[in-house]
Amino acid sequence: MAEPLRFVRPIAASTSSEVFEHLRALIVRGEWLPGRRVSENEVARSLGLSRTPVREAFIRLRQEGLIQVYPQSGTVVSPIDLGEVEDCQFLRETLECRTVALAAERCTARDAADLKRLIERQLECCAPGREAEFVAADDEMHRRLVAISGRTAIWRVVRDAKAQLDRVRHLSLENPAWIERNVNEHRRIIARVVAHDAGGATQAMRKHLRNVFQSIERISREHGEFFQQVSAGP
Amino acid sequence: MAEPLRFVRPIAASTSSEVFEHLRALIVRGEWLPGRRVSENEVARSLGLSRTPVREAFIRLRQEGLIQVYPQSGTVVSPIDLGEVEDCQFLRETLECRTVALAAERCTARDAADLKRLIERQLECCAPGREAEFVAADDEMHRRLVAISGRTAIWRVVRDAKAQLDRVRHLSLENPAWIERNVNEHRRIIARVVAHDAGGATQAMRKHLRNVFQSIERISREHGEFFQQVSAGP
DNA sequence: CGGCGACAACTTGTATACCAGTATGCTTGT
DNA sequence: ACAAGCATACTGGTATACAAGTTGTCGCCG
Repeated sequence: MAEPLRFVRPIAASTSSEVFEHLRALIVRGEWLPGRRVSENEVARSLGLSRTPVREAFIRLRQEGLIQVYPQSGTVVSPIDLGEVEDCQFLRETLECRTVALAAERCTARDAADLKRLIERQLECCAPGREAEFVAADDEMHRRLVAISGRTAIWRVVRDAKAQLDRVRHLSLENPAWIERNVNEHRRIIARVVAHDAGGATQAMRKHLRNVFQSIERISREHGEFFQQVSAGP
Repeated sequence: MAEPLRFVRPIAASTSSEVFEHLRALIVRGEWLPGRRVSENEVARSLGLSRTPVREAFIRLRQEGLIQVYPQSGTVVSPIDLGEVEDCQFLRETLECRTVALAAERCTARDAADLKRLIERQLECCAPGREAEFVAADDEMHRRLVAISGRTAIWRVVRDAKAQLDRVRHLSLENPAWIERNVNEHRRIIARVVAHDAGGATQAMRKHLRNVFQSIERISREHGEFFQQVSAGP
C-alpha cells in the first residue's frame, strides 16, 4: 500500500480549485448577479472542461452560501438575504473589533512597516478604474490585521462574511470618493494599532465597519430586486 | 429550456449529504481519530456506494478543515492544531457572549419555556452511556440561544468552531460528573437569559466556555500524539 | 552488504455515460 | 378556441472508466 504521507508538499492547485476561485470572484464582484441562473453544463462548456471539476466548485460555492442548488431543476446565484447580510456585519464587527485590539497589543515594528506599505498601495488605487485593485488591497489589509492578532484561523470566517457584504457593495458603482474615505479610515485604524492603542483601534475599526455598512444599507434600498424575504424560523 | 425554478421544494437529502453528515459525526465524535488515514475508495466500498458521493462529502469535509487531502497520495483526518483550537475558543467566546446578551434582551415567554425544556432533557442525560445524547442536547441549546438572539446565520460559524473543540473533548472519556457540571452552568446561563439580564448572561456564558476550554487544555496535554505543530506563517 | 531502479499497488483528479426528475411547448382531442 | 397530455430537452445526482502522481517492495547490480 501507499501508506505514509510525509508530504512537505507544494500542493498544485487543481482545476477544480481554480474554477472555484474563478466563480467565487465572479459572484463576489457582482459579475454574476444575485438570482442569475447558472448550470454546471453551461459553465463546463464555456471553460472547456468536463462537468466534474465544475461540479466540485459548485459544491464549495453552495457550502459558502453563494449559490443555491435545486436538484433536477437548476442552480441560481443566491439572492441576497438582508437578514444574513446584517448577521455578517454583526459577525465582522464583533470579531474584527476584538482582533484589531489584539493586533494593537502585539504589533511589531516590522508589522507596522508592512501595514504602512499596504496603506501606500491603497493610496495608489485612488484612481478611476482601479477599484478592483483597491478591493484586493482592502482584503489584504484586513487579513493582515487578523494575522497580526495571532488568531489566524479567524480570517477564514471573516473572509466569508466579508464576501457577502462585498457582494452587496458591488451591486452599485460607487462614488469614487468612496475609496479615498476608506483609505482615510484605514489610516486611522493603522495609526492606533501602530501606537499600541487597543481601545482606539477598536473604536476606529467599529466606526469604519459601520460606515461601510451604511453604504451597504443604502445600496440595499436601491436594489430591492436582488433581495429575497426570508423565513424568520423559530 | 427548463428555466424558472419556482421550487417550493422539499429538497430530498442526497446520498452525498448523508455521507457528509455521517463522516462528520465520525470525526467529531472521535471515532475517526486525528491522523487516521482514509480513502475515498475504501469508504465507498464500505458504504456500498460509488466514489462520487463519497468524494463530494470529502470535499465538504476538507472545506470545514476536518480532513486534509494530498492529491495522488492520500487523505488523513486532520491532526489537531492547538493554535486553531485556541482560535476556535476565541471565536466561540467572542460570538456567543454577544449573542447570549442579545438573547437575554429578546427572550420571550415561549423561548423561556423551550429553554427550560432543553435543560430538562439534559438532566435526563446525566446517566452513564448517555453522553452522546447530552452532546446533542448541548448543541441544541447553544443553537437555540443563537436563534433567540436573532442572528441565525451566526450559528453556522459557531457550529463549525464548536466541532473542532468537541473533537478534542471526545479524545478523552471524561469523568461523568462533567455532564452534571455542564448542566449546572447551562442552568445559570438560562436563568440570566430568562431574567433578561444581558450582562449576567454574558458572564455566565463566558465562565461556561472557559470551563469547557480548561478541560480541553487538559486533554491536549494528555494526548499530544494527536496534535501537530504548525507554521506560524506571516 | 548497500544503494539504486523498475514495477506494482495504491492514491486523488478528471472525463464520460447514464439515471431520474422537472419545466417547456407543441400536439391532440374535444 | 382551449385544455389536457405527452414528447422533449434540460437539470443535477450517481456510477464508471481512465489518467496522472506517489510510495513501498523487491530484485538487480556494484
